[in-house]
Amino acid sequence: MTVTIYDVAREAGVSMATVSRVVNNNPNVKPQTRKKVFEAIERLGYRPNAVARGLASKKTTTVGVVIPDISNAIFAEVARGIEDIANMYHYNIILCNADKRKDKEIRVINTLLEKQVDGLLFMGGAVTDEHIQAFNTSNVPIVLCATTDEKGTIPSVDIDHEAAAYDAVKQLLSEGHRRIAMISGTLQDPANGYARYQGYKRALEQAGLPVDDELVRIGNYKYESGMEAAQYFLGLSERPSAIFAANDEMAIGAIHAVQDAGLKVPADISVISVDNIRMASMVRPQLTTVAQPMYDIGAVAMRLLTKLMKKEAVENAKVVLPHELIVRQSVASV
Amino acid sequence: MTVTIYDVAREAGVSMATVSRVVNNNPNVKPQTRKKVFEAIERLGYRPNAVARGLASKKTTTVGVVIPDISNAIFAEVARGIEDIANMYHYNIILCNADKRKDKEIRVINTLLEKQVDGLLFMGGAVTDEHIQAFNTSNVPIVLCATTDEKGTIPSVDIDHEAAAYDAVKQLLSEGHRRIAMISGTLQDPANGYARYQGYKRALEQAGLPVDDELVRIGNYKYESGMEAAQYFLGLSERPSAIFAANDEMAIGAIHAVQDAGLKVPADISVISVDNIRMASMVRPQLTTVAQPMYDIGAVAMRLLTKLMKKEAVENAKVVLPHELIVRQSVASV
DNA sequence: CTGTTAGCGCTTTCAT
DNA sequence: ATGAAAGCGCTAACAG
Repeated sequence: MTVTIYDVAREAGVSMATVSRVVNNNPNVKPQTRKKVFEAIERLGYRPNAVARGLASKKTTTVGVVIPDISNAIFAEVARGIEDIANMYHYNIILCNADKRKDKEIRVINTLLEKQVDGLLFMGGAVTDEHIQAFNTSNVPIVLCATTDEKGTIPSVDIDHEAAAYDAVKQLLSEGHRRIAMISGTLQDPANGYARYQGYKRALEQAGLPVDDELVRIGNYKYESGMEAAQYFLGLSERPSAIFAANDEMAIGAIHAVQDAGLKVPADISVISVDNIRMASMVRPQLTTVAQPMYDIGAVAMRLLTKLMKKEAVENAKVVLPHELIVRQSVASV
Repeated sequence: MTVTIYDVAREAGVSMATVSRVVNNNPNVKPQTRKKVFEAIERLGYRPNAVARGLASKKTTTVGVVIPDISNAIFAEVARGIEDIANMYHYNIILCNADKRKDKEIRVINTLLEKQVDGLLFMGGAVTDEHIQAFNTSNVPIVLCATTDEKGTIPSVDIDHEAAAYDAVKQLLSEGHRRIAMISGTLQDPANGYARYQGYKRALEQAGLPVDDELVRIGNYKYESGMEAAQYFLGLSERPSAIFAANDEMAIGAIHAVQDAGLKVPADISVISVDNIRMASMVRPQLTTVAQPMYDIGAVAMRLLTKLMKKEAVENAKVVLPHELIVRQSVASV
């Protein structure tokens, strides 16, 4: 039925070892023999069995990627970065969606490990003790991607979310805003949601402004929750002059809520956020935001993982990539 | 180093076969024995090796999914549908991005086949003879997802793109529009781009309207190309009263180009398209579009594939799912 | 440069 | 209900 390396060997009149060498580009094969083998492969339509190879060599040239939410633009872009570098180093990728659910994340990590991936990339989301425990049962390298663990024990590539948020709010401040609301993500995630909130707080405090609970709403990073939060702010007796959203999608929701209420962005209310997804420049007004180098995060993380897999020395296993303010049209001075 | 089924067997004082039975939920094991084995597994931290299992059983419980572009909202949503059903049937997914490039698609198909996936889902894009040839070398089932082959020999799940486009243009017609432009995708893809163009043509012809080459621009499905096309239409001596875009993203680009030119949608120009990505309701005005059931396409395709993999009989291997006009605010009557 | 020979860790008859 | 043993298709010493 299926043609194996043994069939090829017979057809070419050589041993399996030689066929294996040819298939794996081992230079120790006479060109003529190589040719014979290739012809046999062609004739028989031989396709190497990666499973058998994996078992024999204890390497699968495959890395597992757990992605919290495949339909999230951020992660999709990070994944592109991962992909490109993986290709470059001849690794295949198993992308596993985890639905932003911790139990599924853990399950997926275990499945990936069972499949004997040579390394693991864990994207986004909070890294709990349970995660760390799952990671520890593995003897392949792991790098966190667009997230970090608090303990700082696991290699990771991320931006400084606190500083990114700080810079966004700072921009609002420098345009003269004093009453600045925030649409935050969950505060339960120290690496991301909480850090961005901390950045907001620090900027306000540093400017000598009070942190008013009334001006902070918790969203879920989705468009709709951005709208809701903005509607709430609009209903306040003394409404804010600017809104800082923890991510672009909520910011866009906020913009539309403001517009739907008959007000103008940025004339009446300024909006700024963090991420710089493609959509940020696909809305009117175009969104001013602090860009996160998503592609690079993926690329650098994958590069780091290749080093770890090859047991090369790495200087710095906690990479923090720079962020950058992108000024567009959603912020005006007051 | 790594603990194997043999270690567990020794620890539990049974044979490998028994451990294998326990791990695979084979009922032919005395409860007491089962318990002993589970304890040994726990104590040793045994994790089954899926590669070895795959080699021995010739099944990997893994299906390969080739996705043309992971950062495309449509495919991401289809992937969700695939994922959910795959989970339900205990299959794992290897998602492989193919960058919308044919050579990479072929390469990825081969890699997946080498990895001994139990089935293959091919998403989007044109299905050429080369694809079919690659498929034919495989002895696992394949289903096309959000695309079809012209020959109709490969199982597939898709919508009727021609009819969807027809319905969109028909809607414009029914609102009194007579000068209707189209922003098309590539005409090289018979399953999608060309089909949508054909739908546009049929609607016009049926209404007794000429198909004016001046009113058709080819884009690449991206926002920017939608903008460019719209700008071109705006520059025409006799500009169209409505634009039909082959997908939402180009439609949104068109809306913004119109707005940036100081005109209003839909007051001055109506815009309609096909897809209904999330963003369609995240723009102002919200986009009127013909919805494609993306999640369902993925789910149905995966379900079909499970049947094929289990060699169950399938009545209909060419599934066409219904589309639906979603009226929002981007079309006005003239 | 090429062949021989052990496994890799597991499933799966076939006995018992 | 359990065990023994033969592979699955390939790689990797080792020998020559």
